[in-house]
Amino acid sequence: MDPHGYEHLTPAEAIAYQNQLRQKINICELTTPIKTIAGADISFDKNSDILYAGIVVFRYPDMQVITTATAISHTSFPYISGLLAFREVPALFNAWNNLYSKPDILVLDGQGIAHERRMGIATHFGLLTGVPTIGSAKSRLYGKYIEPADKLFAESPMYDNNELVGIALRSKPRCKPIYISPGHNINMQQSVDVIKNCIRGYRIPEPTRQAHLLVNKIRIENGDNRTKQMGLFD
DNA sequence: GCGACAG
DNA sequence: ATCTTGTCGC
Repeated sequence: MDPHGYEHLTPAEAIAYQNQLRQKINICELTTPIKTIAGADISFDKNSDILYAGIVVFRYPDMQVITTATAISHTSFPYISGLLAFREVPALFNAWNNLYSKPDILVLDGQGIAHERRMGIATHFGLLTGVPTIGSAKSRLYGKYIEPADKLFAESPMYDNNELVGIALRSKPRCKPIYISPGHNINMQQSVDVIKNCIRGYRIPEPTRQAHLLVNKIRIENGDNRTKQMGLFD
């Protein structure tokens, strides 16, 4: 299904589609070398249906920025926990198609398989494009775990019963952990290792961190800030 | 019925 | 996610 058709789906239909897609998920060792890595993120104005998507590509593992791509899209699919992909993937896909050369792997702001149906946004985007993906979330959606030690790179497994679905990673001391899970075409261990290599002193790994800065910048540049502007007319 | 709930 | 300055803690 073309992602541009997502906005016409009902929540029930979106869930049915996730159950269809999950059968194609591939969690296994990535054997091709990683020479480039990218981060993707979305920004939007509180009371608007416009999404600002951005992708930043880096050379790996030195993390020097190579290029970026953005896209401004409209959406009508609301944010529903567990169905985030149906709201953000269309915009991210547009930004992706604006990239001249694709990265070897992509990090998304959200879950991979650490999801009730194993269909977090990173997994969804990986299945759509075929690119290996990793989910790096700032908060937990699914999976039980114990708090990792307050030490850099301390890890704690996240489970769905006996199934390992993610890793809570302390990316920075005295900060809440981040939640890592493979999206598609890569395994759990490699996902965590890659993210560790992308930590540069901040809680958020560089790919996603830079993508976040980029999308916020283009949102402001486009003046999509009705809250402030409306105040001028009161 | 109650608690949880990516961005 | 976004709205927002200063402020408590390491």
